[in-house]
Amino acid sequence: MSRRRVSNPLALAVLSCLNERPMHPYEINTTLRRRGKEQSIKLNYGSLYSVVESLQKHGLITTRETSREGRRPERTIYAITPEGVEEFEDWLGELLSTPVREFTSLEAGLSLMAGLPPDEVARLLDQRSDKLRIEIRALEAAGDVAAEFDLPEIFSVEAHYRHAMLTAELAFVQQLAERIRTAELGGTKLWRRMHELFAEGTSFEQIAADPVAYLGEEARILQNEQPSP
Amino acid sequence: MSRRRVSNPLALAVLSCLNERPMHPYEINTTLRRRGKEQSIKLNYGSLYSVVESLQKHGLITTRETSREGRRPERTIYAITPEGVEEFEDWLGELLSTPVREFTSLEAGLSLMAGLPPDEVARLLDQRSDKLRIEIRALEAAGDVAAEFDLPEIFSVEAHYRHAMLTAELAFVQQLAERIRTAELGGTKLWRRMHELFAEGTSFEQIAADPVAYLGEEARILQNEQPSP
DNA sequence: GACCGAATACTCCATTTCGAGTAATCGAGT
DNA sequence: ACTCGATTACTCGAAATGGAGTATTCGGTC
Repeated sequence: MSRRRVSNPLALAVLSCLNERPMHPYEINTTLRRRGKEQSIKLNYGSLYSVVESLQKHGLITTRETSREGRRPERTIYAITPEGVEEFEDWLGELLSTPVREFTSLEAGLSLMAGLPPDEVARLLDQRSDKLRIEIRALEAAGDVAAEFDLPEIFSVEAHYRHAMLTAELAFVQQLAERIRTAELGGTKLWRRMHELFAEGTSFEQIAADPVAYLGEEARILQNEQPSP
Repeated sequence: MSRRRVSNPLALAVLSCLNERPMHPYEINTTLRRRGKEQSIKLNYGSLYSVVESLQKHGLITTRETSREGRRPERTIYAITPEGVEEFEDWLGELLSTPVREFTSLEAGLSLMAGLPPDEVARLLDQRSDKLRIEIRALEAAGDVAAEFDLPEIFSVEAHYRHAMLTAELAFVQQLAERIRTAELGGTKLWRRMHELFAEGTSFEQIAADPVAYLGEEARILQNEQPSP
């Protein structure tokens, strides 16, 4: 069980809205989208309604009134409770103050990249760099538009953060591709030789049985598997 | 429906192992852990077994043999199929070449940070900086150990990537805290005044009804809600 | 040789998540 | 007056996730 009674970040966004004033779930949805928060917090209907229900079950919000207009579906308006306010402040404080291990897709890819030959990885990383540059430019353009509307920076810190992260990723990816191509990255020769052997039809198991014979002195470390770093 | 028949990154890790040689699920588990991949790819039993089953159902792996030793649970050994190899290469290529929107907890926190008063946010960000520095040092220490064992860099690129990202995050967070304190961050005065009013008991709804009266000229933008940036 | 903790190898199932589907209403044009 | 796409407001169930629980065996030690 997670530390929070409701652990989906969307629940925090819900509390944040209800901290302003009572709303019904669909209004929370439109409010968050209007403010562009769905870029930073995963928001889909299924989760929204189940998260609201769960918040209510745990006493962090209460139903204020239910109304219906014509034959449209019933609308239930929710309000935040004092416990909800406390949870909101505590949770938001935790998000800001405490880094958590996140599993990103690039990290997964990098951790398995030895499964593809070095030249191909370098080429793929170049492609990524191109796409990253496009994304970065798009973010900058959006920032310029916001500035023109005199929208204070505080309403888009998330975007600035994303910009910083994308820029750092681009720098890393570019440098990595370069270091693979120049074999400056430790182990690249081993890696290249390995895929040359695969291309010739040698199996992984054959190589693993006697790495030094196939790959040279550098492969001594593979003898009894890498220790966990 | 997602583009991949099996979309959990753990499935890619499973394919990566079986690409070396046939294994049973628990052996995949220990192999990945021994190599420290569980730091980069979420790995728990429930997911492992259901992912393996799903991969088999889709023809990406096949059962090679089932054996049992004594009265221990049965072990089913799986092998990768040609379609599995293709999926592995294609998927890994996509992970490396194509950035995807990720929802990080800091980004969620930043997007809602206006819900806490500026001084507190600055303090929380300082706390985060301290913890980030500790994590960064731990990563560097692990890297030194790996270097001492002559473990080539290629086996821990993920860690280098994480290091780069943490460093960038630290720089951003430090700078943001500073810019909040100096009110250099656009909108900080508005934000501060807002929480002063809350502390005095003014409600959000009162302020929202006539922001300029409460917050001054700078609040004109709030009149009919921010456009999505 | 009996005992204990660690490792082996899963199983099970309560939650959670996701997004397609539904159904009514509004508003802008023809 | 009508039609057609957008918006409003949610429902539903299949699939994924997470992690506690189970049952056996091994390796050391008192």
